[in-house]
Amino acid sequence: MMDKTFEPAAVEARISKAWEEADAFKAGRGAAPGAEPYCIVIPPPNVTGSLHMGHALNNTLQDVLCRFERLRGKDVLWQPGTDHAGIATQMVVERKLAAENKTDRRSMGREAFLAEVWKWKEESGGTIVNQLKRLGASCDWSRERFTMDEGLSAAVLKVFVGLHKQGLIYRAKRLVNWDPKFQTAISDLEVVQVEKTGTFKWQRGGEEAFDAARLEKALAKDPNGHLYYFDYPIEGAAYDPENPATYITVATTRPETMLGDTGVAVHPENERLKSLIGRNAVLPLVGRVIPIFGDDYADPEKGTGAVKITPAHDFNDFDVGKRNSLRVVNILDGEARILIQENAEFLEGAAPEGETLALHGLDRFAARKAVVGLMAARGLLRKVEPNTHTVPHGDRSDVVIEPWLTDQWYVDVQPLAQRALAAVRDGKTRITPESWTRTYNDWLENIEPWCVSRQLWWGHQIPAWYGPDGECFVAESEAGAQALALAHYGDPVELKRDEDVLDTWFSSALWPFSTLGWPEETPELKRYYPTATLVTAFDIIFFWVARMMMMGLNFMGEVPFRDVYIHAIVRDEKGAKMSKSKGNVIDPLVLVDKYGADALRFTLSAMAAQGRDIKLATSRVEGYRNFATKIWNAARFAEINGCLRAEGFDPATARLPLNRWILSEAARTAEAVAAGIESFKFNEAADAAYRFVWGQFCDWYLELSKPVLQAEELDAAGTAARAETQATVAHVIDLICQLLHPFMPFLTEELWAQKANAGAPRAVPAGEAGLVCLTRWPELSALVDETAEAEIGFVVDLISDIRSIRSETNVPGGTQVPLVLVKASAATRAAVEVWAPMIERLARLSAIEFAEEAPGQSAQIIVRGEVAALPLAGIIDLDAERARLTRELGKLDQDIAAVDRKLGNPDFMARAPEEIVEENRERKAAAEARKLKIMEALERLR
RNA sequence: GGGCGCGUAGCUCAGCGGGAGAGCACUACGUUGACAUCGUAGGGGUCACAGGUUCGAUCCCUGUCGCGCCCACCA
Repeated sequence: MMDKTFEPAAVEARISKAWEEADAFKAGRGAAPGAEPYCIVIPPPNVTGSLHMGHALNNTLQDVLCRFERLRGKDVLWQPGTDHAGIATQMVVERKLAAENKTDRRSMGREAFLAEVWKWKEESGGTIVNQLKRLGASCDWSRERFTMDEGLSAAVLKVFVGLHKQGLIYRAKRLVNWDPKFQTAISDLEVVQVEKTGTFKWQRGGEEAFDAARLEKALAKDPNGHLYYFDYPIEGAAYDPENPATYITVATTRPETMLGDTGVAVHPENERLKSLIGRNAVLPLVGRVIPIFGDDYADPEKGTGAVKITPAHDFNDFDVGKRNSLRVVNILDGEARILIQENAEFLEGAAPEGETLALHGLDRFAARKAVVGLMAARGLLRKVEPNTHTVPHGDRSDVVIEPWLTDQWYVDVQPLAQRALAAVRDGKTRITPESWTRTYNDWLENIEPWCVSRQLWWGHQIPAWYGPDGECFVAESEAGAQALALAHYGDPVELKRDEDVLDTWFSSALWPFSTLGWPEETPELKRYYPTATLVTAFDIIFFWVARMMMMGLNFMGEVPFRDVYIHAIVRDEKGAKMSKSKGNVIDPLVLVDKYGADALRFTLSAMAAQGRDIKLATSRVEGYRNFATKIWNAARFAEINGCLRAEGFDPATARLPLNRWILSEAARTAEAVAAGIESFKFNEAADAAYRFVWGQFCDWYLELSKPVLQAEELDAAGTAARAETQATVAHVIDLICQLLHPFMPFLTEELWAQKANAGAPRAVPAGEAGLVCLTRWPELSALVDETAEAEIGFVVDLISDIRSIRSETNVPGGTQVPLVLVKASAATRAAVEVWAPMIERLARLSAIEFAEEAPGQSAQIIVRGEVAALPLAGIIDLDAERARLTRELGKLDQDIAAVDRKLGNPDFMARAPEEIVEENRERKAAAEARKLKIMEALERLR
């Protein structure tokens, strides 16, 4: 006897174990020889992370695809693994060390720190994998990989050296996005722009004097968001604020960078200022003499028309400085503190005042305040105004990024990008929804060199070694580098390895082939590359998708995947992106515990419409938990009513229209589910399955089958009908297990197991483990039967209409009334006689009779052209009934008039497609026929 | 400054050139019945607004308003 409800917690654990013991998800498991390969590589979650809603959605959709394709007989490999997540993981471990009052990373040293990280990885690395298993992810867990495992590290070395040999990887001294908190370079993609607006406003010569305390208060809220105007005196002229020939005014949002100014740019055509070109300014506070020069960069319309140039601390200024041969004066250390004393390049040619030298060691924001104060004290601060502008922040650190001059490794991605663009343009990889193609193209078309070195310890150390003179040797091993060095120097020398590690996304970019064994030529690599589908969220199209395309094409000579499906992002209730740093993550495991993994999976699938973000409503999860219960109880019903699989039962030979009908609907549903999944319309697939199971199978089929299944006495025909119905119920429940399996793997697997011995053995593939996940997707198209659909359709409509009229006329639910069919056609009469027990039961009728005239005082309904009367003398209000019919008549008249307008419109008749015209004709005919019947019914009530 | 998306029932969302849909919520009735995690019936929407294209527009085009996101070096 089955339990009364489906208990996900107990079942999920048991089923997971069964899958594991059966090796159910091993690559190619159960696939016929020669089966088409189907591979998905998982977007590797952070190894020390835990499952969030985005993972739940992402992996549910992948699992739906994998389970579906497995059912369809493909050779499926869902390749799992985790990412070492350089910055994120190093950050977590550093924080952990601090919390435990252990020595920090730097005093601990690289080796000891890495040991700590590995320890942490071993401790917490299994969490996310176990959570994925709880979700039901059918990965081939025996093939789990990690971006820093031996094989993948070998792939990273090989790719780095390969790109270097291609001349696509190089070391250069440039401005980079420097994160002062983590003290590492980061790539453009890891910088997020944050809009800032200040509040402080002041003008020289205005009503009040400059109040440093008030500015300080404003900056305490946010140091950003102001524009400051400074006067720089012209060399050799006595500064006079009333005389524009004695100074040049510049505007800046970053006052402290003035310490590094090495020029002032003016547009060559600037009528107001061009006379100053060729003169020099004396940089206040510093005493550096800097040229005023002409450059197009200075827009006469912006700011003051003159731009202070700080080549060492601004990307634009760096370029301007380069083409105008300006000095590059760095004024910040790695933690973004002011660096003045013992700073030779700063002091050279400058005569800084003592107060300026005292800025040394100040944090950049403290220095900003101090510089403004000093400038104000000297009467050189002209104006401060609130200014809305974007400020770059580190996506992990959330601190303001500094452009900083350092040596870093870059990948020249431009040639690779061209191939990645071409592959999508030529359809070798399709992006769904297609609109993301534009985003992909725009980025690749404007791609900048990728800064791949990081001043971190956790990651793949860069395979580059330096000789005593700084000469660099890139090789996969130190021995290799030694060999190169020997060839270069002629003598053995001591080499020192580059201390930096690679951007995490460098190894992620290799994921589709590195996990399959590359650079070894493994059978898996040969069989599963290119992979079939990549399922991911749009926020990593650049970080990951585009880079996999580039690396795959470069090293495999072939795209990494045929399809990219971009799904929505699950947002928090305010519509904000969920992120660990914001702490607004909803834990999907909580929902799994409460409602079951199947309910969560079904919810996410049903909400995964293309092109829209998901704001999760838990009421939906609850609703689909109820759906699971509903299915469970349908299976209990089958058990109670002896619905066992029959030996040799062939659904194609079922005789009863009721059975033929549900099989027909099942066939249409299988088609709809398959079509939905194939086109990545997961919501349509889930919807089709839902409507079939609840709306057709439970609501109608099981209800209509009760008279047959539960009759007290049966003749020979009745016995045969019951046997066929029992067999059909059992068969359809098996089908439901298969159709729903991709979405609700636990429930369907459990039901499949519970029903294993319910009657004759199933026709499952030989030698299988008795698991529904290893069966074959049913081929049902031959079962579509429009005749049965029409017949049952009539019965369903009749019952529905009787129920409506009973309800509308307030017939008490318990009251049984007779039904009279008026002038029924012979066919209807025959059908109704067959269906009488079911109609009587579901519509609560005492009897069904046939007559040539409707009895007096009856409510009358028209069902598919047939007139049915409910004699309700004494029960119904005849006036109300007349009013009801009159209302319906009015509505029909409106409909007819609307259709008439169309049919009477020559343009419509001439231009609308024939089938639409025909449809309208039929609609009019049907409405007029119905109108006639209603009028007759009204006549009878007179 | 560019680009993308969204405004449909009280809420969360489907649909998207030919008569407005789902789940939840709501109202009424119903429980020795597979299921109250249920059943039956019902109420509820000028499909943001304004133009245009079309025989026909919630759906296509343009614009406006509102919301969100992505990209960008604006002093």
